[in-house]
Amino acid sequence: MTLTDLLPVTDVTACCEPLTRESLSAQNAEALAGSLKALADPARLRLVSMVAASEGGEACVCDLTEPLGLSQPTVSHHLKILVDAGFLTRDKRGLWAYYRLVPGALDSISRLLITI
Amino acid sequence: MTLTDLLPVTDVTACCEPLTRESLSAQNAEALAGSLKALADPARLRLVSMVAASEGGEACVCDLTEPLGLSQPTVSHHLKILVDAGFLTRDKRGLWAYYRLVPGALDSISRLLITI
DNA sequence: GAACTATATTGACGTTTGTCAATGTAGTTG
DNA sequence: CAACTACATTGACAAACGTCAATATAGTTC
Repeated sequence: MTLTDLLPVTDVTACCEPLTRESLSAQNAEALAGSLKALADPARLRLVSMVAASEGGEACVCDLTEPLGLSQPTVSHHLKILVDAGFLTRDKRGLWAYYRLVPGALDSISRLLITI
Repeated sequence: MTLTDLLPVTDVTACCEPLTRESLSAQNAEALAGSLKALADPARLRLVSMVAASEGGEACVCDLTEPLGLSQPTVSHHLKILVDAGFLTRDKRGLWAYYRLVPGALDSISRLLITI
């Protein structure tokens, strides 16, 4: 995943049957793998889950850095990957950047994995 | 993922609430990321989907190599990762190794990603 | 506008990953 | 048992990844 060729998850999942219904094309496999890669990192999974579990459904970087135990640039880096992949949105208000779950993004990935 | 610390997906998913219910612990995030990483590769996604879509629900390496366009060692390598992660089983009969989907493995990952 | 604050970007570095050629292994067939 | 077949393992290498320190950027406050 070169991070430039990340499609938002909504585009990825618009196209396809569930994974086990018919063989994935090379192209669809690439796109789906990109979305899954964005999720397939412990720090990013925790970020998604922390954002989702936050009061009001949003969190700023400052809330996330310390509990995650990673540096601020690293956290920003992971958040960018999640935004680019279409799992989170970023909303800058004043000095803070607030991140939210994109409604339905996880669900649509989930639906693709389910058997029949 | 060092491939030695891969937990089968059934162990990974036995423990946890859906991703968005409460914040993942570092340990659970590591395990779930391991499972997702096993899936987050275009070749492996296609392998899973080709195996699932095969007649009788199983396929041998020889069936998979050519349509995938990768060398036989590479295909074996990917299949091993999928077996270690608990998504496929391997059954050696005669000269051939037959791979099958583990029932429920994809579903349990899927359930973890679903919102609410 | 100067000092400050929260976040993003850049550049560097070690680690992990995906791939293949070469080789090893186990089962089959003559 | 010798030749063959299907698959696994090893070793090597380039590419991608995760991380941080340093720096840049944009907004706030005095």
